[in-house]
Amino acid sequence: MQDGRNVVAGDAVRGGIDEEREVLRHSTAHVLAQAVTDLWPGARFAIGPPIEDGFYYDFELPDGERFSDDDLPRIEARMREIIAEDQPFVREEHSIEEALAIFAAQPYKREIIEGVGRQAGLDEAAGDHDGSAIVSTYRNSDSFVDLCRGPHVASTGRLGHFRLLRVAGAYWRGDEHRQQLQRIYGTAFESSDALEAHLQRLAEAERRDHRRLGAELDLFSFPSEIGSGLPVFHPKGGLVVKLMEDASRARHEAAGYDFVNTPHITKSELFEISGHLDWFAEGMFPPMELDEGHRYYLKPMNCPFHILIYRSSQRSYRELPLRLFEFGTVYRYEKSGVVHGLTRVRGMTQDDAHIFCTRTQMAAELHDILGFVLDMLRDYGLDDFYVELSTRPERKAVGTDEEWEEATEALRQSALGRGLELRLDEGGGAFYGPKISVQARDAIGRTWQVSTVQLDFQLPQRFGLEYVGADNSRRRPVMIHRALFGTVERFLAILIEHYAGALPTWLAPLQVAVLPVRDVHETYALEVASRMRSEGLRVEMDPATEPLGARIRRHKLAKVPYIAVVGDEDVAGGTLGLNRRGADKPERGVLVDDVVSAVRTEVASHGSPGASITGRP
RNA sequence: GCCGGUGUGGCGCAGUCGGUAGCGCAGACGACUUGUAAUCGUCAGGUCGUGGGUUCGAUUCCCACCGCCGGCUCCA
Repeated sequence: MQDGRNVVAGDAVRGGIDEEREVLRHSTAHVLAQAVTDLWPGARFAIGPPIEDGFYYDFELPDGERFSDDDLPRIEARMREIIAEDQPFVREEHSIEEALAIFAAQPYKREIIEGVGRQAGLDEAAGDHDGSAIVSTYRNSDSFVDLCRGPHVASTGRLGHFRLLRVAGAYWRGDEHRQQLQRIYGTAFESSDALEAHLQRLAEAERRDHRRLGAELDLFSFPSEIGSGLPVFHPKGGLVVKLMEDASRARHEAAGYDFVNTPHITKSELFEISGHLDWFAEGMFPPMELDEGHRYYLKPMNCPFHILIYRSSQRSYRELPLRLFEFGTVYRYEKSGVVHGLTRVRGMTQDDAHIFCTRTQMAAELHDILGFVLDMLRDYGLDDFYVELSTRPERKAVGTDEEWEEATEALRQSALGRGLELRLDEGGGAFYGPKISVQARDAIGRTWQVSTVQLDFQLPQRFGLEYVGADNSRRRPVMIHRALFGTVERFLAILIEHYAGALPTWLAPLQVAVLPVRDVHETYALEVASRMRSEGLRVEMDPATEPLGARIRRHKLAKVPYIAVVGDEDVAGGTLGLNRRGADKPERGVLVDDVVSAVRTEVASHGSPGASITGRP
């Protein structure tokens, strides 16, 4: 798989209310700029657009001064004064020359104005403009005017339900070689209720943060002695990973994949042939010098290894499609500032497969892969998807037009054939082939890029892959890269956030905790636990060394699906008291067998503790 | 990599305007024997991220590096 990870995408749904919000957010951004220029005379301001959940504005303070988070309350206070003054947003129009004069002290604004002027010149040359370039400004006081296309609210008094959130660095025009500005992020809504609701959503996302839950649930950690972006999985996290991998292997076996294994390091030669050293070198760890100057690299991708397995013998069309699967651990040198929890790491394990097939098999294979992907994602409670189709990049691309057309069409048909919403990512493909990526929405509506399926025209050619066709001629196979989890690490992070740490029963490290009320019940508790264990449940007995309430609390915090309590009544009746995760009240007098069958049912269906076992309230 | 912030016992935090540190949880031990979200007590645990520098003296000030957090860039 070329790449299985990506950043969180926002929800892109837009409606009428969003247009209103854009206007008020944009207007609030103007007020922010005004407040900053009031507090730091001479501050330069760059751009301040509305964004998904709010707005930002980029600044450069005079004399190299910098904002810190502590400045936000002051700025907010000044913004509230401006809002209280109810200043009108007055639109004015100016020629390019006038505008350049107005913004004489604002180099970023001048650059934008000059850009508008240049574009107008081009349009004129193209004949679709009269050449009289005009820019608009919005003035809301004698001292503050901003270059802006608009529209804006009528006056600052219409604003007010906003919050400044953080200060961050940002490059001018997004170019890392240019001036780095400081960006202030904020959010704004039409009512305090809507603002509060949004702040609640932010708090909810924070509550679900896998880095925090991972530590609380004792799943994994990032020892600094090992290095940035290099996680270790603790016994509980390791168990969850094992369960995921077991389930994945079972599915792959059923779907006709072959299992392979490849090393973590290789001589440079392999990545010279594959081309990775030409176009991926900066994403790779530097080489180790061994054996008289041979350079060995940690692998950033598995594909070249799988290709060598393909090439290890002469292939017949009868062997195709050949599907080679591996949990392949790869290492990538991510820049220090981008490492993030389990979603952006430097060492990761991909559920990676490479499928070699004929061109005529390609469409059917893609169709099957997509079905395979969706089935697997549904195993993990992800059932709301859309698919992004990334097409040929404009600049460089290998492969013929016909190949691109055929492959892109095959990808499109595979998505449509599954009834999936398709979004086009024009020119977003890799130079070596188009791809589709499956985006899944989680429990709180965020979308994550998970699986990717990618056609590759380059590697079969570079490695000279062939198979012998029915007519005894040598042909080049088509190669499909695909990862379903993407990476195990990242997928686990998504699951933790999706389930807010309350993993479904089949993935829960501990499924049942058995708690004797007093130590005299311990023998019976052990019997219950051992009975459950013999039925394949993951169960532990927690002895009565502390009060029952304390033990219950500990297991509730650990999000254990079932907490069984056994006391006098249960010893007498061969039952237990059951505290199901998510239920407000415990059930008494439950039969052990009923718990066993409930857990087994949930494991089979990949569910979580559901309705009452006994049917009683 | 860049900008800003941050780093105090396993975890969450306090503190020292420069005179080598405290709390809660967790841990160990003891008592308590508990019917559904924290029983009580005792004890132990930190060269205050690392390395330099300033100083009579640095955890506190300065510099560099490392880690982490928020962004930018990147994410083939």
